[in-house]
Amino acid sequence: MAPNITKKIKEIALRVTPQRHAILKFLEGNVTHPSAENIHHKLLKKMPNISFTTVYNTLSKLVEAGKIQEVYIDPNKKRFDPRIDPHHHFYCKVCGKVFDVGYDAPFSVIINPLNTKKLDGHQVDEIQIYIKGLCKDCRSKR
Amino acid sequence: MAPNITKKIKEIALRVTPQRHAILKFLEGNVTHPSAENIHHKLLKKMPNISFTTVYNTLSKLVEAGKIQEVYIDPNKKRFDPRIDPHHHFYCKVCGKVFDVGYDAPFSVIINPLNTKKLDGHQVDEIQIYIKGLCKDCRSKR
DNA sequence: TTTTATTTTGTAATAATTACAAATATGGCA
DNA sequence: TGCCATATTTGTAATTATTACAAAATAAAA
Ligand SMILES: [Mn+2]
Ligand SMILES: [Mn+2]
Ligand SMILES: [Zn+2]
Ligand SMILES: [Zn+2]
Repeated sequence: MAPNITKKIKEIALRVTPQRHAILKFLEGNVTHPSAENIHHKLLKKMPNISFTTVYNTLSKLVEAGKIQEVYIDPNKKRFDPRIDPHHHFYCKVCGKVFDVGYDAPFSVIINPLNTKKLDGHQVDEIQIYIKGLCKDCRSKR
Repeated sequence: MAPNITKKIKEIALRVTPQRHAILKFLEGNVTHPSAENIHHKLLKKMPNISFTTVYNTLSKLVEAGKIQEVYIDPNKKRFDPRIDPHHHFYCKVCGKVFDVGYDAPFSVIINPLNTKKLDGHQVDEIQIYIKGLCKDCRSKR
């Protein structure tokens, strides 16, 4: 078991189980923004008994602890992202793929950092920019 | 029946039915971003037989025709918005209310209009900024 | 090794949305 | 105005994602 992943699990005061380890390892460096079902399906190959429920439970614990994030850009299901630094997302309406987009460049989205904590009297916790359209790959298939 | 609403239905080549009229009338000027269930529940008072399916069908036809928009900021369900001009949304994680936010002010979100059609080779159709946190009302109850 | 609390599993329940077909209503036309 | 073809509504059933639950298994502390 990779020690960095084991460490990450211990950091959030959870028991280190093969299932949790496998889920975190699968997500590490994964840029596809997989759904819970994607993750479960892939893990079944190496771990034929891992249950859907465990995948869901683990993912929500990881989200709660801030180790991964949920991305709500796909209208049909939650997608999960190991990247927790500020960035945004592009969703292809045809193939459903989700791509990362840098915070500013190359899209020139500028959020004034001075004002990001207050908005019409509301307390702002998160800002997500969701961009939808037709991805590069799907575009070239036309 | 209000003639402006009737006109809007005809514009999208649909038959004018009392159900469609009631749905559009309910949405007109509504700033609460109701869900399909909210809409159905309210309409039942005046129209005791209107079905869930009709509400869903009508809403998706209106979305398809660009007369209203779907807002995906609520992780549990679709919310509907009669405003189709560019603006963004704040979602209260406690009470679930959704508020409109102006495109630039007062939040100082600046999207460079020159670059909004291309992004890493992807074709951009929509940009939505979703802001989440604790709303004014919920904040004052703490 | 023993013990206990946590975790996993399998299954069932819930919630939102979509599919379908029979009954009904709309709008064009005689 | 009345008839008719087609679109729409309804009620119900199916689907999909997610959550709830309790018994069996396991991790980690003693
Ligand atoms: Mn991402
Ligand atoms: Mn709005
Ligand atoms: Zn695509
Ligand atoms: Zn609130």
